[in-house]
Amino acid sequence: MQTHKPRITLKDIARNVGVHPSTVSRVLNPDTRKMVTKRIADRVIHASEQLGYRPNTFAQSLRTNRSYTVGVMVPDLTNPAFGPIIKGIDNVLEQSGYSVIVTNTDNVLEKEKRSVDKFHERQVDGLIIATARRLDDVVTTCLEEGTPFVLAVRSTIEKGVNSVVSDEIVGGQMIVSHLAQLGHKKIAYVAGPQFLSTGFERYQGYLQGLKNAGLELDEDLVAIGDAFTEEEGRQAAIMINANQKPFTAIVAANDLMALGCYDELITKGLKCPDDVSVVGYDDMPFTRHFNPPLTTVHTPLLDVGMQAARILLERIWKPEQPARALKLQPHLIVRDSTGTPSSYSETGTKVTN
Amino acid sequence: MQTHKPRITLKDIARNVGVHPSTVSRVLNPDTRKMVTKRIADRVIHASEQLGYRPNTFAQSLRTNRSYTVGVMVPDLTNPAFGPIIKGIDNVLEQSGYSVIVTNTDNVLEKEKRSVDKFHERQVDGLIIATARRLDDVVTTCLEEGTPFVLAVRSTIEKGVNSVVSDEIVGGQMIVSHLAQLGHKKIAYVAGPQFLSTGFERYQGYLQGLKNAGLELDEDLVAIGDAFTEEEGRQAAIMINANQKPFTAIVAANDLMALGCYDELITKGLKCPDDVSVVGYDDMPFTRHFNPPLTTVHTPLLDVGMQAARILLERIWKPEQPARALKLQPHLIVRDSTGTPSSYSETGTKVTN
DNA sequence: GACAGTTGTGCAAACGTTTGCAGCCCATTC
DNA sequence: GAATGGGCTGCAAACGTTTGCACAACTGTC
Repeated sequence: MQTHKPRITLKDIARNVGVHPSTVSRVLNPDTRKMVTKRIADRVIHASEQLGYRPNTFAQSLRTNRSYTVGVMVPDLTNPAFGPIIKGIDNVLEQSGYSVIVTNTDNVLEKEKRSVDKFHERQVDGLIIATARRLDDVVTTCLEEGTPFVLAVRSTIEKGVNSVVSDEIVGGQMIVSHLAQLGHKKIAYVAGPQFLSTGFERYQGYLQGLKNAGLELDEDLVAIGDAFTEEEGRQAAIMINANQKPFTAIVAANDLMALGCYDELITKGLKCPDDVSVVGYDDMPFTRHFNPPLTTVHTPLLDVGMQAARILLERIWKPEQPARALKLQPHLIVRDSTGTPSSYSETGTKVTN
Repeated sequence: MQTHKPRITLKDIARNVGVHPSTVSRVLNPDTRKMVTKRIADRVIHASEQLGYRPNTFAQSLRTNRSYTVGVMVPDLTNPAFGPIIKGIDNVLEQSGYSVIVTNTDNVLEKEKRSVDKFHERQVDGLIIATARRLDDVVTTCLEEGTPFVLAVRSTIEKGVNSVVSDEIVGGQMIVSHLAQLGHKKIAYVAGPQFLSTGFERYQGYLQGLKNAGLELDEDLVAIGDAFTEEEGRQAAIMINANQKPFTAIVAANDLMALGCYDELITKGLKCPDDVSVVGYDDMPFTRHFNPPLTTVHTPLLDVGMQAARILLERIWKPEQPARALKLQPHLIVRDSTGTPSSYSETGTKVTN
């Protein structure tokens, strides 16, 4: 921001008040203000306000090695789930004087590495990573280098890293339990990428849920998508349909994939929930407006962001603390996309492809 | 990012190669590389890679007064419309080596001022402002101070500022024209805040559209919301309903408000589009999945972000260029929320409140 | 072979802070 | 009244770059 007026510095204030720049510095820094006489301090403050002093953060950072900046990596900004997360992060960090640098990695490893490199260069004080794979080079290097960071939403398999995620396994179980209670027995699963904790654990939750309900796993009713997108959800649903096995419900690994399932059901002329129940995951904004309103697992996205930011601040302050892995409790939100199983699909007679 | 290993500096490389730090600097800076012998340059590059040199951006910025950082102000990160915009911005800026600092202002002036102050402090090279009011102090100060900036989505009334917006007036007209063609004559309007260009101009477009279609404005069919939110949309719809005037269509100032209208219609037992057609604006992600799929005006959000970023880069490079006000052409996307007017509402007999 | 011109490298200052250290002054104590 | 001590302030170095300037070495020319 090339301000045309010449920047005023500590020296200017010092000259104005008639003290040494270091004194001015001490006054303007809350931690050291008590070192200087109130009388002088007041004059310094007055002068600084009058002159419109703004500290030069570069000089500060250069000297102190603290940038008051944190980096946030998200996989896909067009996924509405990440808006609330970033908002949560921004909310708590800006209160502590930190700025948030956001980058979108589009789920490509190359970009993730570039981003984290860039963050390194900019010497961010910490990182919030929402792009982690279960096995993640980027994360392990951060770990080795002692960079304060916390994983949000997605965790890795290694222990001892800060993270705040929702309890995906429990969430997955809740869904199956809900469906089983409605009477569903043939429950298909549209899985997310298994190299992501969310994809993997939600699937594990599904499996566990089947077991809990005394249901058998039918592998023909499971398809795995390569990404948490509508399109991949649709493709997965298509694959499952192609297997010609009857089912009365599909649970999708996230809301976007559930939308893809909606599409596939429509093209097959199936109604939701009359013919097939559908469940999503995330409860991203506006799921209640979908057609039909989507039964899903609510993960407190804003909270995830806020907690991640809080933990990060803790780690920045005291890097040697043991890592905290926070698991937020999800809860099921039942809307209109789930109902009692139709007689049709139980017999499979109406399958139209 | 407090890396534990001692940071390697130009001096280290210089010592390693046996040259002066300034030479190293020249090699590593693309603009000055040609000044130094290829032989030495190669050795420097090799050494820098081997040692894993990372420039200290603070020192660089302190010296050059360039931060390679831009600030982005958005009003509400939970509004899915802003995800694509930020993504577009990030895409083009990161390619030029810029980092993006995002802040969420929640539409509160206080926060906007704090943000822009913070950006000032951090000496961002430029600003992208998506929070502008039609009369906006923040914008005028930026203008006075010569800060390179560009408005995105929302413009101000003053001329000579860089901006990239969609042609709201045309968009508003398109909607009315579409409805008129379907045969609607009583078209209600749920307006957005009139202190925002989007709210104001879309409404102007509506008025113009009525005129074009030879329809009379009925003020009882217009309500103005205080924010572009679902809730405000719903309140506005309630107010219009309370006027007991018949209407066959509601056009809302954006998609969120349209959703609010959906809610109100449901509570009144009205079906869309059978009883009342509804139109939104923005075509934010997933509008096609709403119930019913929402007819809306598509604004190329990703493009808005990308173009804004490009213009900003131009201005950063050549601050003295005349301002560019880019108007992207919107287009109407007809989905299932609009249809031919029902006989019921034309007579108003079925109004149930 | 001297000279001008070109090319490549080193020197040192500067960017604006922060902070350990030294020293001053004043108050307190014996 | 001298010695001790504590509270304030100034001094100067340091953080890691960039860049105008000076200067050395070399090229080519007459």
